[in-house]
Amino acid sequence: MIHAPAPAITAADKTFYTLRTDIVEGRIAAGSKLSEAELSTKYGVSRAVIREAISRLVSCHIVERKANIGARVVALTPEGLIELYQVRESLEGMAARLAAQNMTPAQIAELNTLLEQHAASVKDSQSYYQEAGDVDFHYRIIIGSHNSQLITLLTEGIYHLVRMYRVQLGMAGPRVTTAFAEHQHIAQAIANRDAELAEMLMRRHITYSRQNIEHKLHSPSTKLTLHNINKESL
Amino acid sequence: MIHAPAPAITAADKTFYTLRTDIVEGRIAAGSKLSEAELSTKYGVSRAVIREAISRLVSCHIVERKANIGARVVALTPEGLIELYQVRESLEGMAARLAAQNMTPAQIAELNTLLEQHAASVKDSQSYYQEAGDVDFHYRIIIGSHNSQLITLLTEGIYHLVRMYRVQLGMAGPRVTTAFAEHQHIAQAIANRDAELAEMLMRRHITYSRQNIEHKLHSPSTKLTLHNINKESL
DNA sequence: TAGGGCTATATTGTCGACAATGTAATTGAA
DNA sequence: TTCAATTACATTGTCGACAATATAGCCCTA
Repeated sequence: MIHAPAPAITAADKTFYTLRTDIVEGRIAAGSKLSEAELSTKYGVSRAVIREAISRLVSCHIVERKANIGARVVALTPEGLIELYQVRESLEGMAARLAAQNMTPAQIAELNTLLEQHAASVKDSQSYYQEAGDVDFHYRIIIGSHNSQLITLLTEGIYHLVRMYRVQLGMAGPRVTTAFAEHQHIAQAIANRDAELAEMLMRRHITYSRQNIEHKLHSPSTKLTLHNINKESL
Repeated sequence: MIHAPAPAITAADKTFYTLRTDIVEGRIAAGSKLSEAELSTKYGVSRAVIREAISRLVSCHIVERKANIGARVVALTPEGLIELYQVRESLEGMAARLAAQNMTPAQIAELNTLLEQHAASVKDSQSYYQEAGDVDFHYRIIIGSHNSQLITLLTEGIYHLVRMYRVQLGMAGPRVTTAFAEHQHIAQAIANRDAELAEMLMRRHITYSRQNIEHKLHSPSTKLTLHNINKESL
């Protein structure tokens, strides 16, 4: 495989990864302010390193910064989620199209192997494998596009934001077997080198997923959750 | 209008904008190394400011950086151009779709006004208005999508790279009247609130544009140009 | 002469201090 | 009491110096 996540070399690298994880997993609250001095002592590095890490988080759209005022973790809003999924639909649709054109036979075989493993998991209804499995599937198609722009935008930008919403809204849940069937159809289209169809199926797949989340979002329980998150913003 | 380009406040802001322009316009060669010390003296600011500016260029995909080694301006390659246009097709297609859904009547009116001005220009064949006019048209549709993720990705990321290719390959040229007719059809679809069609037309429009550039790229004269650019990489 | 290891040099990464800006508290006057 | 101005404080932006890493040149050996 051509692609591998860049290893952490400098202190700024490590701090960046640590901070990103802490934010995505919610240990640092959405909407909260990032004080450079505070983080500096907390992570035991100089402010320069923190600033570098924050800058990178800004370029991931996970953090927003205003000159002379400071940086804040982005707020999780229904509108933001929808915008994110619209971009995802667009880019991953293209990724599927390109994957159908460019994936090597070996990559296609690996993709099918992955799906077989998932099939077994779904039977046993190991709901854990779900999340990771879903990410795995999408990841392989993104890589399979062989378009480095696309790969970077998705794996280093959008996906962490998506995960942030998922984790903090507790979207581990349903759509298990349904989504699996959709995955199979997409993989089939790719194996057939049907770019047109692969794109269309992927776009639908993501649209469904979005609607599913929107549904959860409008139900009273999670609405409360989101409200609570935003209250920590001060 | 909701959107305005962020003004330069800090020294790092100004340096970032200056550097970006210098790179896009080719005053700093594609593929060349960016020495922090050198730029520091050249622009009369500290290395910290230069580092900050370079970091932002990295997040625009205009510059690549390796740990402990340094930063280089990206190389302009045929493959890179194609990848860029594939992403553009995907994102601007989605932008057109969303614009058809979300543009305000006022924005649609402004878009039509713009096209009328272009119509006049095309008659007089003022080829200058071309470049800027084309950018203007696309820019308004992007803004009209009312999707901030999309807006940021395109206007702060991809568009500067596109312009870099255009400027340095000397793509001011043709496709004048043809492209104008395509613009009119897209605007029409948006005015009709036909999201499906708007997306399709925009994607075709960009595909044509890509093919046009690819054609230029494979012709002997420009191929030489690109080769020369890459020779300055050392 | 070719190759490997060592030294010297240049470049990037990190740090602490200072300057500039924004924010909150305090004081004074109407 | 309320509002405005001013002062004091906290936070971010910028700087120069030092540490860590990579590159180039040199010497030595086979």
